[in-house]
Amino acid sequence: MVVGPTGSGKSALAVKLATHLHAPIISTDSRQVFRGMPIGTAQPTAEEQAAAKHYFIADREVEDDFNCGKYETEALALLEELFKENEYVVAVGGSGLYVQALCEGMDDLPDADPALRVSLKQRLENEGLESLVAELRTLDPKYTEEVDICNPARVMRALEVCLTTGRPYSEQRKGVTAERPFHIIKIGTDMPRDVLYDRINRRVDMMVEDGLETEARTMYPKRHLNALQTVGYRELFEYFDGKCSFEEAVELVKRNSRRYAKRQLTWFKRDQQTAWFAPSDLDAILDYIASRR
RNA sequence: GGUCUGAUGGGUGAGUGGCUUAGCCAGUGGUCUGCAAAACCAUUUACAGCGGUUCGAAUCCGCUUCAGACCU
Repeated sequence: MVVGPTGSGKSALAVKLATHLHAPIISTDSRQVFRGMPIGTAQPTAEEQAAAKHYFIADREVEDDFNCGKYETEALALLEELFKENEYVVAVGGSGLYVQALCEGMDDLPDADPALRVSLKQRLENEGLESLVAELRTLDPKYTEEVDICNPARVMRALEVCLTTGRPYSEQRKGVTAERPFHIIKIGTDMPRDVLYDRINRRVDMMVEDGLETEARTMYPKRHLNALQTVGYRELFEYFDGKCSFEEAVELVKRNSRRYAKRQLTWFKRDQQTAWFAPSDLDAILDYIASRR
């Protein structure tokens, strides 16, 4: 399992590891799964995909529902197949929650009911967050104490679970780490912050050169889909709407990519099982894997 | 050489004697169980230098340094 912030060289490292270990690659990325956005989500290049078999890359449409729960189910089924023929499988991706779903598993909670979600969103707009918090307090006082009640997304999700199951959310949150039928070695790629940010900035420039604007323009009619709530697209949509200049949009893509990288680091650094390496230090990483097998 | 204007935290930019720190941005730290590249929380005491006036100076006065404008 290779984790790390965006732009830290995970994909390239994964291909090297896959080559050395004769392993296929399974992506743990919430956005690279979609077709039509190869540039903005920095999907593996054609050469990289030729060098190793990749899964969960551009294998569904942006209209398709996808989330960490579905990912867990699909990925586990795929891994069962892959481990029949491979000693190793390389997982790589920057979506912390998806990594957690794959490695630790999710509790058995219901998917979102789209209609309920829409109505909760409307209530949020009309009645305000306080109203939702008040209802959650009656349905699940325990969780209301724990949850960040300033965060609409969390409050709405908790309400959603309470309302669809008829039981308190906190009762169903087990937080138990699932047993997996395979051994997981977690490797993190990192580098000094200023170097990382410089790489991110330059990568955004390269995306622009490679045609990010055209790609975003194609996706513009679908901008309200969750798959397009993505750094690199949202900012360009603002430009298409005339809210800012192209140059400003590109600067925002860089800034938001840096912030995303920072959030990824806070998430991944928390996992004590992850060993951190410079992405170029392949020998040390292979030694580490050999020592942990 | 002279006159005038200005010098505020990483950037921008308000503040004209006390009423803790303007604000914004960048940055930084954090939260995280089905929208997660999402959503959210927290956060940085600076007033060019030296001296003076004052109970008290970023704010008033003087000198110095620097920058800009104008004059000769």
